[in-house]
Amino acid sequence: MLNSYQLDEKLMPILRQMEKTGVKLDINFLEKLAQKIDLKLTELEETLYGLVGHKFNLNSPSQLAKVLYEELKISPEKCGIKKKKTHHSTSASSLIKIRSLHKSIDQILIYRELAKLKNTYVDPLPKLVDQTQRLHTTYAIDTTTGRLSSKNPNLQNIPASGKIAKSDFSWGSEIRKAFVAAKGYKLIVADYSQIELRIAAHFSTDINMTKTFQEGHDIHAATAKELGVDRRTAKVINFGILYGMSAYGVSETLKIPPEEAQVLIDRYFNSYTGLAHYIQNVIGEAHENGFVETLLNRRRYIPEINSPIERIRRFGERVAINTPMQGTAAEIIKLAMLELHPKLNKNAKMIMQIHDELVFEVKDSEIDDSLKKIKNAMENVIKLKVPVLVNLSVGDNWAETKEIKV
DNA sequence: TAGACTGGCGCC
DNA sequence: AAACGGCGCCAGTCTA
Repeated sequence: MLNSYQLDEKLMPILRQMEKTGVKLDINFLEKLAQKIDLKLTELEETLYGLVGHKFNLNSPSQLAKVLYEELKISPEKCGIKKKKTHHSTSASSLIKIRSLHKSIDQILIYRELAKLKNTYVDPLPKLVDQTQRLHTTYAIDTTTGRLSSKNPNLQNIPASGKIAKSDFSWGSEIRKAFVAAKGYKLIVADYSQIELRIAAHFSTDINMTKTFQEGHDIHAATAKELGVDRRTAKVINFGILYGMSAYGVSETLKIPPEEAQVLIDRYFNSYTGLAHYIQNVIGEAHENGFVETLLNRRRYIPEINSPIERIRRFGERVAINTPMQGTAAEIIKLAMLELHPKLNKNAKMIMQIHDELVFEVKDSEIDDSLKKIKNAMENVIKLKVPVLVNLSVGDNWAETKEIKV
């Protein structure tokens, strides 16, 4: 059986091919979007200078901190806002805590969101296309877990949905509309469903979690029922588990007291005892061996795990929990890419990988055929103790695809 | 003026 | 004392 490093070797030519093919970008669309965002930003700037009483650099966290925490006399201590090295935090999660204390806060959140989109995506991306309007990233496999990374440009952090900040419009998802299929082609998006939690079930053989997946139920809904909470809360805990999150982390994310968060975590591990044992086991082995491994034996050394400094040691433990699952998920999709690539042709090309998702550009006449091939390869490339499921959708651009049952 | 650092934030 | 794993990119700020 192939090990993780051999897998990477075989993947290289496929990645180079994906880079070379690239993805078509609708420049006109982005230019129009840029104009709309500009108008909005100018409007927000004027509103904000008015509300605060003077001009300042809205893009400077330190200047904003001075305005909020000194001039406007908002007390960061009372509001539970953490201190950074140079000043108190003005991060979105901090600003949300003081939302009700001044009219400017919501406007700042919207300003930040729009400035981010414009500076990171809308303005730079069109400058990077070739003569055929296609964008070419560079993939690397030099991460600590075995995931790919993407740079120049990074195609793995293109906005996917709207945001929480109460703006009147979901600007974020607009960006993906600019990622289009060539004429006569469509994009197929294929993403693994809950792959890391399925891997958790596989590694831990947890009876409860395994049963949920085998019966084809929604894991977050099942967890919600188990804990007596709503689905959103259950989802946070399920994800938190994969990252080794503490009661503090859960409480911050859910905005509930740490004591309540601890109760939820206790209840969680009482429901998923197999998972609890697995996690204890991985941490134990990491302490003993100084490393953890993925399904295909990618090894990550974790010197932090035996640190005398608790903070460092805890970090090592979170890494020990997360790396096997994140790394195994990366291996599964890489295996699928390897399996799939020879089955494709010039009318059906794999063009992007976003960790648990593959995007293909496929000629209209070959969509049905490709859908079957893709689903089959991705779902059957590995046999776990729980089913591996892939969702497929098709569309003219990356934002507007329609789910297809195959 | 270039590079490093900081705070912040987009994605999975 | 910090508190959620893995990335890359941005503007502002500091420093050589």
